Amino acid sequence: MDGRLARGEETRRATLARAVDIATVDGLEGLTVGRLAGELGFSKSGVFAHFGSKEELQLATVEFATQVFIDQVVRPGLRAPRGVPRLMALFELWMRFSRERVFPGGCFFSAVSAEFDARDGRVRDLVVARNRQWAGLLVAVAADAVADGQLPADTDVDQLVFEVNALGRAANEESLTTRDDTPYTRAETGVRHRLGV
Amino acid sequence: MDGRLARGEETRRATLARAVDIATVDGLEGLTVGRLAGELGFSKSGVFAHFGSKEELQLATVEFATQVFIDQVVRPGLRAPRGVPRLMALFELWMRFSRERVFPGGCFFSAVSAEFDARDGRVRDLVVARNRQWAGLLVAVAADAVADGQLPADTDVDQLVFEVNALGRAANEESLTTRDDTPYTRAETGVRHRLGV
DNA sequence: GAACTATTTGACCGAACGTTCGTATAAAAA
DNA sequence: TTTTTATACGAACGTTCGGTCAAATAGTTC
Repeated sequence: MDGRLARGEETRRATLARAVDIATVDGLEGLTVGRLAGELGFSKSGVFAHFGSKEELQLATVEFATQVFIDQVVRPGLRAPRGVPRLMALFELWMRFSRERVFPGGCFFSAVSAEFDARDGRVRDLVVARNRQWAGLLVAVAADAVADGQLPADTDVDQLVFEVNALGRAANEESLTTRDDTPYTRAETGVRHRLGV
Repeated sequence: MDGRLARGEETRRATLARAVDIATVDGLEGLTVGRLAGELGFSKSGVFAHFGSKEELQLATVEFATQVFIDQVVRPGLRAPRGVPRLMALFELWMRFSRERVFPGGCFFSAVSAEFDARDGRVRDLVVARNRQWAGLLVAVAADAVADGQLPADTDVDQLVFEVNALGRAANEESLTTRDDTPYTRAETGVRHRLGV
């Protein structure tokens, strides 16, 4: 075990990186094996062999996006002081993640959960679970803020997190339709107002 | 010209009604001519002939959904007294429209704008235009509320409408993932808080 | 260098895709 | 009644879909 990736693992990683990019723009259904292979310069069967089925490719893509989100948003956000500062850090890192177009279609989970919201199956279940994890994290951080007296004792943290999430998602989506940055300003204004900072 | 629809217009209407249902669940790309024909008991070419291309079918589907939205949300909402009551009526009718699953996948425009947000083309342009019209309507109604002194004179109506829209969309999307009604309660709580009612 | 395993390829499958075409049928117009 | 027009059909087009498989290529181990 040296530091380098095994040969197959390397192409798998490159494949998923491209898959995430495609999925944020054209959805996890618009993500096709043939297109993926074409853009990567691989053969269709070569790409396919790494996953075994389209559904497994979709699931792996979701998990890959999850890791990127954890690396770029969750982990650095958790380094901020607990309570309101941590909540604000998580929100701002999320918005930066969307605004800087780490993925060309903005936030992966906004795009994909809207796509699979009304369906059934393993992909939907995974996306819903990841969304729940994110909301759960925000609720825990908000609860800390209440416990520490940074937010009023009667704060409804579920309501607060619902609103924070709503503003963040709306900023992501509206920035894609309007093609400018003002929605991010609006979302931050709304969240700051809600947190009293 | 008697009251009845021409024969072709009738099937066109039935086709679009089904198309909207499909699109809210599987998107405007998941909407295929073959599937549409199968579910309606028509031939593929018979359905296709009404639209001439897939893109035209998608555009017609968006316009059909627009009409339903106008009939069920906009028109009755505008009958409420101007200002805050009208804004609240529009919001609540929108939420009822989503909650009662007039379309099986909830709000058509939430689903479809998320799908086409990051793309190019005529369908995206039309969806964006319809979203703008809706936001513009809300802004005008909110401006009335400010002018009538129902909202503070320094109210940022664009900010207000951004937040109302964010909460409404989040309620629609989250009710689809959680599969219960509590998101609608949260959205209404948030909006009422913002409007001071 | 041989043997073995991991990786990638290219040729192929049946099904579904959007689309075109010629034709049948039924209502409306002449 | 004849002619025209609107409407729907069935068969087929080329393409792409997800998926399979044996053969070739590369890397590693002996």
